[in-house]
Amino acid sequence: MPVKPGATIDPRATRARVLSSAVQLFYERGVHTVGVDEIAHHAGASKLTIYRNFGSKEGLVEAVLEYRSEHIHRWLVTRLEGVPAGRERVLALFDLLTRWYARDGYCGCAVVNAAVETRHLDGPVRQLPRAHLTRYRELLEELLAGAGAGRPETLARHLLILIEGATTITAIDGDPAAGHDARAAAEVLLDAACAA
Amino acid sequence: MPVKPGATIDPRATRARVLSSAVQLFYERGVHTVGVDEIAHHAGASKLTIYRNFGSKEGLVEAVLEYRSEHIHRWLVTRLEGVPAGRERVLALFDLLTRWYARDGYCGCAVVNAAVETRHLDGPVRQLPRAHLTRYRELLEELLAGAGAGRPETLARHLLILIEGATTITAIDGDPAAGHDARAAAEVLLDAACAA
DNA sequence: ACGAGACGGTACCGTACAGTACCTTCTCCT
DNA sequence: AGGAGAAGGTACTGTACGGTACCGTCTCGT
Repeated sequence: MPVKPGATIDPRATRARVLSSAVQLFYERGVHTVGVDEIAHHAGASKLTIYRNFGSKEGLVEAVLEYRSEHIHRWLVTRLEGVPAGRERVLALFDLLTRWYARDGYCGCAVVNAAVETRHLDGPVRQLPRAHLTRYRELLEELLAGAGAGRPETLARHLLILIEGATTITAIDGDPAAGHDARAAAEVLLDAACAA
Repeated sequence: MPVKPGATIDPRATRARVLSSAVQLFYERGVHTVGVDEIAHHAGASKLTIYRNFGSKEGLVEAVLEYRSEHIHRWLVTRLEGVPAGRERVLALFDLLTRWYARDGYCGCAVVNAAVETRHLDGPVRQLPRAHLTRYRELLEELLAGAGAGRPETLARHLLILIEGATTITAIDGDPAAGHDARAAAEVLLDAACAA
């Protein structure tokens, strides 16, 4: 059964299937411990299809990071739209993160993990995480400007440190308490920035 | 030349040489991308010596993590002894970290990196990083109790989040600014805890 | 209806890895 | 003096990986 008997051929769907499998497997077990064969098998695709679509394993990793970074950002923005702008919206971000930490199978941020797993300094696998952090900081800055905090770009950097710290710590000790801690610390920083 | 011509045989020195090479190579390039052969060659040892001393590659990784965790902890304690106890000593910790971030070849905390690289949930490669964080938190708690901060165990968790966040962010974007940011945020949290 | 393109399956290549076996040489301790 | 132990060198096994080649089959546009 070469092509998959009853389904219409759709290059974009095939690509998406491979990408989705790669996202899941890379996240669960790491970029270096998952082989292309396994991704192909998991996606019900052939290796050749992967190489036709992504060029190389590194190309696939790159696509996964792009996808995840975009997905996370859109997820946050969408969810925060339902919360009144201001201080409340900033704290809602931390609540979202805390809920994420409690999800089954949580093991950190895929983008950051991939950066840590790949020491190689050049290449998109290192540049994309940098861009990811930058975009994250810009989102925080917007939220903080909406909350009327003083020096929003400084506070944004501080809050991002809290976020990444809680993300990493929760991934290591498995206890989502760090989410609540990060939120509490963020409140203190917010209070100080609004009082000044 | 089987044993190394002019040197006295010292099992502990050989073990230390292997361990030192493993520490360096694992840190530079990651646990999964460095092979046992390369470590043996770098240490001027044979693979068999490695397996005699550490049992397996995982055993070597475990020994490396233990060594690094211990080393980091002792380094911090020793350096902080020279600083007067209290608020100043807490902030001195952040100064030490900032200096560490600026060091050439810095790419995060070896213990945390290994935990991130190894998703496998059981095994010492995951337990040791957990213990590492716990010990870190206890150290912070001591420092904070010495500074007369209210709720030192809560504040210790908050400061650890800042530390790990700055450690990760610096490893990704290469800019040691996160160290200064973490220190500034810690000051705010300290002020709030001492005022309360 | 027919060719082009997308696709899966299988097999393959070269390399690299973790781990083991065997032998030789050196240094200690008794 | 001589054995025990520590060590390095070489070679090996089995496996797994990234990547490629080839073939047969399916669907779609024209």
